[in-house]
Amino acid sequence: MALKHDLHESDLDPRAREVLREIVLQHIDSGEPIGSRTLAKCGKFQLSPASLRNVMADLEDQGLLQQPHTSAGRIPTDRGYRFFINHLMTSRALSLRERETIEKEVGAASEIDHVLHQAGSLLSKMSDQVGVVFMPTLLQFAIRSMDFILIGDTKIQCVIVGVNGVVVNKIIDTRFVFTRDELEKISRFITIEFAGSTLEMIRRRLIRMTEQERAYHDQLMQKTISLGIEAVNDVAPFEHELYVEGAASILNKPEFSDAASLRKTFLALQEKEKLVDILETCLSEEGLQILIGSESDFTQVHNFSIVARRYGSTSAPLGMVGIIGPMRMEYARMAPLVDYLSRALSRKIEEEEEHGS
Amino acid sequence: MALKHDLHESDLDPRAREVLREIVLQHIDSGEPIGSRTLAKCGKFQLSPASLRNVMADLEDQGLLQQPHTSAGRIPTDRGYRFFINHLMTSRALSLRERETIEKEVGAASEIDHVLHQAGSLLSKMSDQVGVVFMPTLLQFAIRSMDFILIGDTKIQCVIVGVNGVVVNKIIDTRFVFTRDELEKISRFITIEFAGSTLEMIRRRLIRMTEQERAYHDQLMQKTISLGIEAVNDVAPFEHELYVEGAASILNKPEFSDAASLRKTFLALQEKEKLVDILETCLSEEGLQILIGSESDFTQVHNFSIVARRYGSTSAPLGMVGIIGPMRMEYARMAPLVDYLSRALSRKIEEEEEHGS
DNA sequence: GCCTGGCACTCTCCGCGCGTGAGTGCCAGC
DNA sequence: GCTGGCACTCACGCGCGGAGAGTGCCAGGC
Repeated sequence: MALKHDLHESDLDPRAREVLREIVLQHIDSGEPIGSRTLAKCGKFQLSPASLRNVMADLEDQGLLQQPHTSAGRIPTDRGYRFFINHLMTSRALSLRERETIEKEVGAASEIDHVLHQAGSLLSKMSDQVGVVFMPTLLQFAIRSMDFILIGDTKIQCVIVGVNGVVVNKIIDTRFVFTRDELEKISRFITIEFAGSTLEMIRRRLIRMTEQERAYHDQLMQKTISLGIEAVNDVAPFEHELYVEGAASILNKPEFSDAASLRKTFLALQEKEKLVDILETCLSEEGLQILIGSESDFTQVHNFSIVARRYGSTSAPLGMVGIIGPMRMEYARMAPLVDYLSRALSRKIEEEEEHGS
Repeated sequence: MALKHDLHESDLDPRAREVLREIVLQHIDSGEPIGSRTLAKCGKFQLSPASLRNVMADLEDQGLLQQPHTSAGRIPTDRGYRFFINHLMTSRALSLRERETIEKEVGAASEIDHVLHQAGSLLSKMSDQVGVVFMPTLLQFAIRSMDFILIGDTKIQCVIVGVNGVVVNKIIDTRFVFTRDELEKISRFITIEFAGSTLEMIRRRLIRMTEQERAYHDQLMQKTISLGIEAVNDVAPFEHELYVEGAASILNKPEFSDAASLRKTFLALQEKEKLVDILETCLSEEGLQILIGSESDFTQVHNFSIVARRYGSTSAPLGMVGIIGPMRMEYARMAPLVDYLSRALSRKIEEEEEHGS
C-alpha cells in the first residue's frame, strides 16, 4: 500500500506522462517490452527514437519502467501501472450489450449461492481472467427465519435464511426424537423470537435461556433450545465461501505459457486462504479496489493484479467480487466491468431483501 | 470396448507375460520407455538383453508394446495395459491406515453433497490423480419428504429429501401469497401423499389432480398443486452434479510437463459434458470399471485412463466415483482404492437411508 | 533350437558457436 | 533541446557434432 500514492500527477511533465501511458497501453496489448523505435512508429509523438529514449530513461529512473534485461525494451513496473491507473487511464465504458448480459445473468438465479457463482463465472468469461467471489461468514448478519425439517428420526435439516437472502442448510443429528409437529412449533417459535438477530446474538440468548427457570420444566422448550444451539453452533463450513471461477483462462495468457509458471499460478489459486486474507482486508474499503503486484503479499509473489469491489446491500456489505490476472491486464475495461457487476449484484441483493421482508 | 477382451491369457507364454508385466510396472514407476538393457538389469530374468529384445519384438507385434520412436525403449500400448490389468496385475490391498482414513472422511459429513465432495477430494489426495464424483439426476429416485418454507411473501424455499438422503433446495417465486400455516399444511400433505414416489411420478400425479373436481373448489388444494408442480418442474440445475476435484494434481505428472499438454488436459477436464457421458454409460455396469485410452472416446483423445465404480444403496445405484489420470497410473493401487471408497460411500448412504426411514 | 555377444545403425538430447536483430547509451552537431 | 550516428549488449534461432541409449540382425556356442 505504501506505493499507492507515492507519485503525484505533477511529478511528471505532460510528455513523460504521454509516453508512459503509451507504453502501458502497448504493453498491455502485446505483452512484449516496448522499445523506443516501436514507440516512435506509433505516430503519437513527433519525436525521434533517441529523444524518446531520453524520456524513457527518466521514467526508468523514477521507477515507473524497467528493462527485463539490458538491450530490451521497457515494461511498466508496479509503480508504473499504479501511476497509469491513478492518473492516465480513461475507463472504457461498458457497451449496452455487456450491461444487458450482466443484468440478465445476475437476475437469472434466485438462490444467492447460484447468483454468486454465476457472477464469478460471468466475470471470468467477460474479462477472460480468473473471477473470484468472496462471501465472508454469515455470523455477522441477521437472520430472517430459521426452519427445522424432519429428515430422519433424529436427523433434522435446519434452514437458516439471512436478511440478505443467504440460505444456509445444515443437517443436525440430535439425541432427541422429534415429531413433525414439534418441529413446526419450534421453527415458528425460533423464527418469531429471533428474526433480526445475528447468529452470534442468537447463540448468546439461547445459552442465557438455558439458565432460566422455565427451560427446566418445559420439555419442548428444552428441545427447542438444544436444537437452536446445535443449529447456530459451528456454522464453520459456511464461515466463508470463496468461488474461484475460470482458472483455465490463464492458460491463454502468454505470461503463463511455460509449464513452470502455469504450475505456480494454479497452485497459487488453489491456496484460498491467502486470497481470503486479501479480500477480507479489502472488505473494509468502499469503492473499486485495484491491487498491483507488490502492493499486497499475495499479488507480489505471483505478479498478479486484483481488481475487486465490495458488494452487498446498503445495510451491510456482503463480500467482495473481482478478478485476478497478470499485472498486464486491460484495467480500462476491467475496472468498469467489476464496478458494474458489483453494483448489479448489490442491487439484486437489495431487491431480494425488500422483496422478502 | 472392442479391445477389452481381445487377448486371452493363454495367448502369451509365461516368459512373455513376465516381460510385459515388468515393462508395465517399470514404466508406471518411471514414466520412461523401457529398454532391453534396463530390463535385463532388474534381475528378474536370467536372460541377455538380446533375448529380451526378441521377446519385446514379439510383444510389439501383438500390439502390446510400442516404441515412441525407433531406437527408444518400449512403452505399453492401451492393449498392453489392458492385458496387464486383466491378467497380470496383483492389487495391492489398502493399508489399515488408508482404510481408516477413508472411513473417517466418508463418515464425517452428514449432508450428502458434502460427503460426495469430500469423497472426491479424498480420492484425489490419496491417488494423486484427479478425483471425480458423479451424481445423476434426482428425477429417477424416490423422495422421502418435501417441505416448503416461507422466505418472502411470494418466495418459498422447497426442500426435497430423497430416500437416498440427497437434499435438494429450490427457491420458488409464486404468484400466490402463502402463510406459514398454509405451507405447513401443504408440506405435510405432500410428504404424506408422495413419499416413496419419484419426482417424475409426482409430477404426473399432480397434473392429473388438477383435472379432478375437488381441485376446483378447494383453494388450498389449488395452491398445493400449483406449488407442488413448481417444485418438481424443472429441477434441471440438479439434473446431474459432477465434482472434479484436485485437477491441480496433474501438474506434477511428467507426461503433462509441457505447457501445451497441460493446457489441453485442463480444458478437457473442463468439458464436463463428455465426462458425464462416459460416467453415465458406466453407470449400468456393476463392479469396478477401468477404461484405458482408446477404450472410450474421451480417454482416447487425451490418453487418459479412468478407474471408477458405481456407488449407492442396494435399492438404487446413485452415481459413479473414480479417478482420472494418465494411462500410466498405478492401477494396482488405484483399483482397490476406488473400490474401497465406493463401497464405503455406499455403506454410508445405506446407513443414512435406514437411519432416516 | 534357443540363447548370447558383437556390430552397425538410428534417433534423441545436449551443448557449443555464430550470426542476426532489436534495443540501448552516449556523443557530437544542428 | 532534438536528432542522427555509432558502438555495444543481449536474447534468440539455427546448424553442427558428439554422446548415449536402444534397436535389429547375424553368426556362433551350448
